[in-house]
Amino acid sequence: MSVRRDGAADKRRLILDAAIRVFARQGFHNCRVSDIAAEAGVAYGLVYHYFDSKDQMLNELFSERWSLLIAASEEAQRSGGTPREKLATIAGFIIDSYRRDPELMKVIIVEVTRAANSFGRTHLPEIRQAYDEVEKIVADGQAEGTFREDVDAAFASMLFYGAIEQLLSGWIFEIVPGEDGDFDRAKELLVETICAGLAPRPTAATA
Amino acid sequence: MSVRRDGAADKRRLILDAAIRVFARQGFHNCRVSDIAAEAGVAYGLVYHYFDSKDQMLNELFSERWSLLIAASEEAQRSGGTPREKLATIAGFIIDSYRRDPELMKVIIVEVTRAANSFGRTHLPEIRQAYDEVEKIVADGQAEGTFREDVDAAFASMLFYGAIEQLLSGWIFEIVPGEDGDFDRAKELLVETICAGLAPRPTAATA
Amino acid sequence: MSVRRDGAADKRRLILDAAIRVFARQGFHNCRVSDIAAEAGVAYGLVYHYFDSKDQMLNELFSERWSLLIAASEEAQRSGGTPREKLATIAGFIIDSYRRDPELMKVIIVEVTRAANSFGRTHLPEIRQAYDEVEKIVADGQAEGTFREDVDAAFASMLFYGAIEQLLSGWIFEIVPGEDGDFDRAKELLVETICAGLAPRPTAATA
Amino acid sequence: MSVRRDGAADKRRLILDAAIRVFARQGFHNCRVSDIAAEAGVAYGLVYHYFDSKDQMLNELFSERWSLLIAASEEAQRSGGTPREKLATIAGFIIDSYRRDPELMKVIIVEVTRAANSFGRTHLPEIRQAYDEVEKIVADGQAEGTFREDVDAAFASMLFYGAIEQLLSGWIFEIVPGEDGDFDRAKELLVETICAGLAPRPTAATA
DNA sequence: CATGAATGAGACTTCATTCAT
DNA sequence: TATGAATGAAGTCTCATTCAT
Repeated sequence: MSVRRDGAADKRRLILDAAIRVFARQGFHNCRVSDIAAEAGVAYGLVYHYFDSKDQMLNELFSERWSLLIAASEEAQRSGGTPREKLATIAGFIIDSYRRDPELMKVIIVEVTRAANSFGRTHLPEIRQAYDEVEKIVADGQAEGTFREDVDAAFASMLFYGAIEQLLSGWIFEIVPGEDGDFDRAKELLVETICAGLAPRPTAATA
Repeated sequence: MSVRRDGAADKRRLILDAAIRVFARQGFHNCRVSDIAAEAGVAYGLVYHYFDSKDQMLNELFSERWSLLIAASEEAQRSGGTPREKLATIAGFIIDSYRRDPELMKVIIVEVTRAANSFGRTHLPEIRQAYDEVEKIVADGQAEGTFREDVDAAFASMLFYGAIEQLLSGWIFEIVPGEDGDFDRAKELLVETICAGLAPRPTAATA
Repeated sequence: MSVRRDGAADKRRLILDAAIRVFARQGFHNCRVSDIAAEAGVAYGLVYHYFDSKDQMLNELFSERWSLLIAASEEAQRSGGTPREKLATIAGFIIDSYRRDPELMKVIIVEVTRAANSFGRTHLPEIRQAYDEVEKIVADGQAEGTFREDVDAAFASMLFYGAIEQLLSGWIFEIVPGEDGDFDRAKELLVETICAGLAPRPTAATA
Repeated sequence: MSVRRDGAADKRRLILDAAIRVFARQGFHNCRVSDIAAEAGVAYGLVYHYFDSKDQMLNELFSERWSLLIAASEEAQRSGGTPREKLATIAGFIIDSYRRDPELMKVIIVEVTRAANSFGRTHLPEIRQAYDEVEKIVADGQAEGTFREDVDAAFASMLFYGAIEQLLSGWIFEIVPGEDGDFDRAKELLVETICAGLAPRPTAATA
């Protein structure tokens, strides 16, 4: 009874994957459930056999992926690396997620993370959790003298996520080029710039 | 925009201001035209006397304000200041806008700037224009040696806007504190951090 | 009805009994076939192995029981008792049915007998048959002088069934108390009252 | 603003009256809102301009009429008449309601009063109130010696309403004849029969 | 200018029934 | 027999927009 045959499991995934494509292409609010069914090549009602609502599908897509980000963030935090390495791990995870599955990341960013009025509100706790991990990393960096102390760690976390999301948005909507494959370079630049921005002021040091 | 008798202009403005409050409170997609009419204290149909559609109201609210940002950006660019001063002017303009009219800025950011799938797409040219101004400032800074050259100027522009929007989002949704009045300090920190991040590498300089 | 192996017959009965409980609890229109399957502890599709439709289940539940009522009514009619004894037999049969299986009787009354627009229409012939038996009893009583003649026998039948159904409804929905066990007393009172109401007018007799 | 122009008031009534006809003809659960709109000759959406839901329409239809019944019952109770006169007033009110507007009464009885699982439950308090008035009348009659005391007044109330509803159902579904115009006679017979049934036992008196 | 009644397309969701295994 | 995935028709309600007054 509880053993799912492969076919069934596949269908659920099939629908979820179709939802990613449709949400990415048309936007959550601009697509109908029937679009998803059509994209998946299944009957309308089957979508509701596997999911309670259109909302639930997005919720699941988001949480599924976002939990990985949180896990990766926590692992980075636990690792013995430098703050910069930790930030690089997180940025790397996000950018890699985009590289592997740009449509899913588009959906996550556009429909959830940056949709503060709708799904962003629903998932605020999870989103905040990710921010908090970065905040902790920055705070640790401040404690050990790697980062300047006059920048609030929470503020720094906003900077980090703001920058990374904007960058991805730029790629997604082709405002900024970067499909080539220089994802790694972008990650490096991002981390480098943020860390440089957070570094203790050399002038202050000389003064 | 066009010349009208005061009475008429007032009503129009009245409705537009009501729309700001309603969009900010409920979100664009979560409010009805009747909510706006009720908020403005006018009859349902009058909204359609002054505006073609619900969309048009948001479009107008956005463009009205965004054009000021672009103008301010252009003026900053034309000014003889340092790149950092120019960026400070732009950041200052945005943060001041939020200080004076947080509801309007919430609407602009949440419903347009970060709604890449809907209104963000419509206003992409205007949005891009603002990004371009920052890009130019950064490029100028690079040309004159103030900023490091290995960071693409367009990339830097993303960083700048991403950070500032995320910061405002943090304030709007109370993810990050900062209502007190330390807006100016926030602006300073933001500009400082970004500019420090973009500064030529001191290590490289000494090497 | 038809001869089956025990195992099969059991499953069928199992489902039918589950249907009684579910129909009684949630109402026919407010339950899904899956609720019945779950209540019976069988797979969804098995219900359709034994029954053609959801409707058929209710039809069967009704007819199964109602035919007994008709049989009892006919037998009462054939018996050599007084009209009052005959009515008492019928009332007793109905009230006993409720005593033994209140859920089934609830379903029969609420979903069929009093659902004149839906199943009541379908089963009108059977329902009418039961009414007719009472009508005949009353007519006989009138012929022999036990009952007054100015009350139409069909009218009296309505009174009888209306009263008894309302009484049961009162019990079912706890509008009127009477779970204790005074079912027999209730039956007596009902029959007594109806018969007294149908008795030839004493005043008329003396006048 | 609050002054309703006649046209508007009429439209609302128009829809409500159409709902009566459609509910009566097809049954509440068997009709669509669009059927009502079509019957009223108005656009689909207008129904929702005046009513919150399909349910609300039935609720309103029921309460509108039922409150009159309760008022009439209370007035009867307050009047100085005999218990029998009081019951006659109530029975008369109900039968007159049917005579004047059989469709509405059909809806009220079939879809509310006898739909114990759905709307009957919702309106149970109102329905009970009507039963209570009859119960009081019977209790008064018992106190003054007009009615026998061994029949519970609540039980008698069930009898009364059960009989009257069944009678109307009989007319509605043409199980029993009675369109002719002998409504008054039916009322008389009903009251006479019930009161005779409730009268103190003459046999007991003589015995 | 002002009002709010009127329109109707559209989307989600439900669930009885069928079917492949 | 038994399972539960698959189908798709149907209906309620929403709400932007139009229109008559």
